[in-house]
Amino acid sequence: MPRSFLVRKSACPRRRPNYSELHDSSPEFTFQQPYDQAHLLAAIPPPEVLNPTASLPTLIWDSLLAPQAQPIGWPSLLPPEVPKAVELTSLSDEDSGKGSQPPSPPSPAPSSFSSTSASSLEAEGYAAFPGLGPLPKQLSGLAGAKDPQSRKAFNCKYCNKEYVSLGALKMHIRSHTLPCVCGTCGKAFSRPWLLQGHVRTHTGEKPFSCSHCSRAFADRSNLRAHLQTHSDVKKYQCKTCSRTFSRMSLLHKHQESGCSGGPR
DNA sequence: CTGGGGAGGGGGCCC
DNA sequence: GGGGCCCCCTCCCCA
Repeated sequence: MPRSFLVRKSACPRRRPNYSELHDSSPEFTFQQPYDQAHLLAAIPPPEVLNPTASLPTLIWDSLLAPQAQPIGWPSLLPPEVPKAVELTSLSDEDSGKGSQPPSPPSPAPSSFSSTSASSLEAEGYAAFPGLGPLPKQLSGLAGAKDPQSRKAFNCKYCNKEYVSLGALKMHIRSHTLPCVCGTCGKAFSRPWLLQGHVRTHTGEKPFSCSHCSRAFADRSNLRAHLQTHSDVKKYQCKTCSRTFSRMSLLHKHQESGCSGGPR
């Protein structure tokens, strides 16, 4: 089951934002000195600057989750001590996008969303989060909001995805507004740690080493995937032929190309 | 076609 | 309640 069960996603062609749009963005959102964490700035450009097409849905919601995809037992392959990555928490507050400050207009803090008044939420929330879609009817009227039977729903203005919590929506909106901008190439990211991972592509830093071979990776997830290659029994198994794969995508490919059915 | 690396996104958990 | 971190997943590309 996808971890994103909280969100109803619409079918979209691609997930990636249109980074090319960034090149046209105002210089005030770019930074000149890369590699220094102090410069992993979380610029907060208006969404329309970062991604004028933000209103376009950008997700493909995979309907491909193969019912046969089934993680099998996976003894931990992680080395006893995985090298600690660069201090992910060392971004300065003003730089890291900490606080998930919404992009753009100087406006009331997001905390204003905690207001229990739907009307004030709407008024203040929209100022702080341009990506917020129209308030659901349940929240537009206090009576509806108080109705335990009515499910609160928060819709993203950009893609109309529906979230069950405001926090989830706020996090999602960052994927549209992309407040964290790489000082080297101008790419923008929704979260500071994503930017940090990206910066490693510029620096070549690979803090995650494989304990089984000499390879190192910039990303922990990629190391984890790599560790699968050292395992005889991979994590994902085809129920038809019992063949195992290191990645779900490989299992999908295997099944889509027509599993022969026989064990390998 | 398959396997694997690189890069990135999303949501949950925990502090 | 918010933010950082982690895990899982996907896509692209290449050998």
